[in-house]
Amino acid sequence: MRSKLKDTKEIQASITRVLDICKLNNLVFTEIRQKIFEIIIKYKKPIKAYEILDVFTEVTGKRAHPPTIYRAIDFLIENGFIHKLNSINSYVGCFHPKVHKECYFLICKICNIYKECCDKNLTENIFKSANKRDFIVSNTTLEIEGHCNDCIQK
Amino acid sequence: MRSKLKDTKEIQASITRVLDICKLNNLVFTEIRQKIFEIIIKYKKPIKAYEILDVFTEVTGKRAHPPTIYRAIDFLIENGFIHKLNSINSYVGCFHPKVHKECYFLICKICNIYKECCDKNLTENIFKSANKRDFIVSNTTLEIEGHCNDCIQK
DNA sequence: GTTGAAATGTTATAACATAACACTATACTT
DNA sequence: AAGTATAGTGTTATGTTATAACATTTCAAC
Repeated sequence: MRSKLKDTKEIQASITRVLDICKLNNLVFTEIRQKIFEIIIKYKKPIKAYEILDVFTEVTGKRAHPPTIYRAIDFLIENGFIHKLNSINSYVGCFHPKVHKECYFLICKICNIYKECCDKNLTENIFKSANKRDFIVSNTTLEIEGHCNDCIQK
Repeated sequence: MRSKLKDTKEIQASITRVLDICKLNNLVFTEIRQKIFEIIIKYKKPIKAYEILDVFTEVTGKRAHPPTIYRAIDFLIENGFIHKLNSINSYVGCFHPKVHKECYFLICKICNIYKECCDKNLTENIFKSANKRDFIVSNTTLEIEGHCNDCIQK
């Protein structure tokens, strides 16, 4: 199970960044929250809540219950550290928290890898299109399923 | 419960249109599928699967089980007659099946009313943005939560 | 009329998520 | 330092959403 967790400089940077944001904003980044954030961000793919539960139980040795996971998830989403992909009931770490409010996701149907993307232009278009219809946007979900380049090649 | 179902010319037109599409394409639009389609499209708001189940049981007098509903939902989504709103696990009728593949949704957090929108420009942008990243789009989910004009006024 | 495929009926259970309440830790007050 | 309020966690139970698996029916095509 542990092998499913990757650990790169980028990931370490993300963790550091989140720690900083928490300090700066007086957010309580408890051990549980940190552990769960790490599991999500180190996982190679979008991870499901009960998968987090299993990994958490495994790496900490403590048997965890669903509310433990979901509470941490709530905290992490609220503060922009992770995202939920509604179309596949899974969670992914955010690689640029606080830089933007909105990003979108490419989800490969074959390999399940995802990419988190920012396209300022696109986001602006979405807002404009909604505003034209007298609608005030509070949050958006843009999830794109399809095939990534690697899987097309094969 | 029945009072939650509206019936307008627009809805009747939708039903007729779907019937035509089915005839044209040799799709079997059984009574169950038709009834469930009607429930979804006549409902004033996005409807949940188990709400469909209740309404179906009520209006037909037959006790239905979840698979009955989900099978019909699958059929209706496959053929573009309804959409699933992943962010709220609910279903809505499609008012322009076969006209487009992609549309997006405005969902009001206060009144739960939704609007199905087409913005060719926006759709194109999404495709372009994904293609730029070497990604072949098969389907997209764009759901925008916020406040509709009526609810802002209040 | 037989056959085969699609649709439906039925039971059970899987997968995803939260309510409710008890307990603990922390940090803030006086 | 004791009191107390708040946020966080532990735990049990249950609510909600969706599907697996297999039996039965329907109906068109041969």
